[in-house]
Amino acid sequence: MSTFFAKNCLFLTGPTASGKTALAVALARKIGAEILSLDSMAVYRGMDIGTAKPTTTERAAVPHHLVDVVEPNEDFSVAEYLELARRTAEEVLSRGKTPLFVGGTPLYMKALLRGIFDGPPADPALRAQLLAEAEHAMTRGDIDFLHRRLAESDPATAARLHPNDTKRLVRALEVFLLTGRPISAFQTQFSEPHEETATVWTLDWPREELHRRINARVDAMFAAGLVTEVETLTAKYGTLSFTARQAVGYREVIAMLESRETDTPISLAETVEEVKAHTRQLARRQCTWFRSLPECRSVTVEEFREIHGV
RNA sequence: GGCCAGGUAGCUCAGUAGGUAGAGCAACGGACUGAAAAUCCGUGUGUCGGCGGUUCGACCCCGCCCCUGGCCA
Repeated sequence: MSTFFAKNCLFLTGPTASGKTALAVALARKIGAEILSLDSMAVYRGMDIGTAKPTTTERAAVPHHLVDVVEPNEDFSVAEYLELARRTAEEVLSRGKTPLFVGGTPLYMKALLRGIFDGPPADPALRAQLLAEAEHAMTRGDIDFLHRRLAESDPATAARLHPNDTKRLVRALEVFLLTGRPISAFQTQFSEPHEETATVWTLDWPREELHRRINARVDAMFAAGLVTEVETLTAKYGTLSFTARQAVGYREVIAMLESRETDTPISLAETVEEVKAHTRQLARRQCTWFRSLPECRSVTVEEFREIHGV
């Protein structure tokens, strides 16, 4: 999948609650750019409060893309995102506007910058079968069944993955079983030499301050009706899709609501604290990505404003 | 004021015939190619409430004091 278009795009990222959205709108207005959301959870319709989507005012001020593109009971993936993003960016460019990617999903960003391999999509039935086999092996005390099995067909990938890394082991086996070729033969995009064609402006905060912002924002989300939003979504869709229900804020509230049917109900206060902790952990993992990507250029909000005159 | 229980990591708590202590959660670092706000790996960060005493050695035993909760006045 070509990522040629990325060199004509702008990128603004940073950990959750770092203030990306407001800056992006200001910059887009100034230079006449259109915003493409770079966010794995803002794609779901109706999941508004917990994903901190841009407000209607912000969306009216600047065209926003890649927000509300799938139903929350549908699955989504990085490959689908990349395809949508490529198409949308090319449309924006063809109108003579600049695509401005804004968001905090580093894997999606890396896929935009380097591409991902063109392989078979997820096969839920096959995954379920592999997991069932692994679970059965576990009952015999065989704790690294998947890892040994992968080592037979793809020793290179097996050597790279930890025996407990079930998700990646399953994916690697899935690709081998569906194509007859090891996933290591496909996954070359990230290690190939590449031109650093894009600058990724990366908002940086002292960790302690970022934690204060995260805690305050989570409180604000609950005050704005996050619990009601989840109740409305589950009433409308039943259960959310596997990918949508993983979103921080949603999975904890879902667990709280489900626990009311049990004899160990989870309190609202506990739920709020869990959401805060999980959001802080998300921010830390995002920062790990930014440190590892050479395209990322760390700036404070003030520096970004000064550099771009916004 | 008296009696009882307790005071150990940021939080909740465990623990030691007396040999300077460990779990969960949090925190911190790393990995990451079709689940990625997911998942996985790694790291203990501590005047063991305070001051004295006994002891080669005290978080543990003794005394006094401080704090918290409960019961009785």
